[in-house]
Amino acid sequence: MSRWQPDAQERLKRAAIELFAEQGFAATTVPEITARAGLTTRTFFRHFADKREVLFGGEEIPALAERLMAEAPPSLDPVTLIVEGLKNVADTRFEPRREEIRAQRAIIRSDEGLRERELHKRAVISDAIRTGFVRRGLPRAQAALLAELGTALLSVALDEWLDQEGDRRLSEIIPDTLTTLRATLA
Amino acid sequence: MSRWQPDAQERLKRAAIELFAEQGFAATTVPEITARAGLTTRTFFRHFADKREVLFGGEEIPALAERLMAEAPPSLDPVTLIVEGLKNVADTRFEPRREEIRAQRAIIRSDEGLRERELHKRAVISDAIRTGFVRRGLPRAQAALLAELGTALLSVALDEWLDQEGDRRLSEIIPDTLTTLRATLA
DNA sequence: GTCTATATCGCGATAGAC
DNA sequence: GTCTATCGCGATATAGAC
Repeated sequence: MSRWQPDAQERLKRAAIELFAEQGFAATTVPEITARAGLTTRTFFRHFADKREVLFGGEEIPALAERLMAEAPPSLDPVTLIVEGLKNVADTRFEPRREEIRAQRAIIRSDEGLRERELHKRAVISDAIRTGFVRRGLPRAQAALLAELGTALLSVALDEWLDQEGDRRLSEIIPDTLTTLRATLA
Repeated sequence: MSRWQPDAQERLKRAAIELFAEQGFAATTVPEITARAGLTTRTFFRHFADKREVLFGGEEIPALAERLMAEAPPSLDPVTLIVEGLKNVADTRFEPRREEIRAQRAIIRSDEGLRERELHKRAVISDAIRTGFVRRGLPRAQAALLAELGTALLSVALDEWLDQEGDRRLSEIIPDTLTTLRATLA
C-alpha cells in the first residue's frame, strides 16, 4: 500500500494522547486529532467508537482472565485462583509500565466521561471472571461475588501501588490487600 | 403559577421512560421527549445533565450513606455498619419499588451508555462510603476495601432479589450474601 | 430562550491488495 | 473481479455558551 500510511490506528492513538496531555481531554477535538495524524474525522470513528476509547486498551485483560481461568486445574480453590491470576496480570501488564499507567490515570481522573469509561472496562473484566467461575461450576451468586472481589482487590491494590512512597511491587500489595480484607471481615 | 405546568421534571421523566420502552434508548431523541412533554429541548437540559440522567435518581443514596455513617456510634464495627446501612436502604428505597426497578434495569441493560452511567452511580456511592470510613478514622486502604465490599454486596444481592423465583426480601438476601462471601474467603 | 460547536454516523466513491 | 481501508460530503443530535 502507499496511498495510505499503514498504521492509521497507531498514529491516531499517538496524536490523541499527545493532544490530551497538551490541552486536556475535553479541550481536544477529534478534528484536531485527525489533523495531526493526517487523516479525516470519519476515519477516526471507524477505528474508535468514541473519543474516549482511544485511551483504553482492547480486550486483552478479559481475554487473559478467561484463558487463565479455563486452564487452571479444576481443583484449585477460587480465591487462590484469583490472587494468582491478579499477580500474573500485575507482573506482566502493570509492573513494567508504572509511569505510563500513572500518567494515564491522571488524564482519566481529570474527566468524568473518562472515569465512566474506566469503570466500564472494570465491569467487563469482572464479567469475564464471573463467567469463568460459572464455567468452573460455581453457583451464580458466588461467582459474582468472587468477580467483584477480584476487581475490587485489583483496584484498591493499584491505587496503593501508584500512590505509595516506596516501591513495593503490585504483586506483593495484592495478597496484602486480601489479608486486610480477611481481617476486616473476621 | 399557570403559565407553565408545575411538574416539568416529572413529565419529562415519564415521557422519556415511555419512549425508551417504546423505541429503545438510543433511538429516542431529546426533542421527541420534550415534544411529548410539551416543553422545549432547553428545558430538558435544565433539569437533566444529559439524556441518560433521566433514568437515574439524584444524590439521595450517597447522601443517606453519609448521614448514616456520621450518626452511627463510633464504636460500631465497620462490617455491621455496612450491613445495617444496606438493609436500611433496601427497606426504604428498594423493597417498595421492585417492579419499577426491574423495568428500569431492563432499559439500562439494553444500552452500553446507560450501563456506564449506572456504574458511575455505583462509584459515587462507593466513594461516599469510603469517605465516611476515613472520617471514622479507618486507614485509607481499609476504607476503600469496605466501600467496595458494600457496593459489591448491594449489587450481587440486588440481582439475586430481582431474578429470584420466590419473594425473599432484599434485606434478608444482603446478610446471606455476606455469609456466602465469608465462607468463600475462609 | 436562542445560537452554535462538535460529536457522531450514514452514504457513495475510490484506491490499492489479493 | 472482490475486499477492505479510506475519503469527502452532509445530516442530526447533544450539549454548552451567550
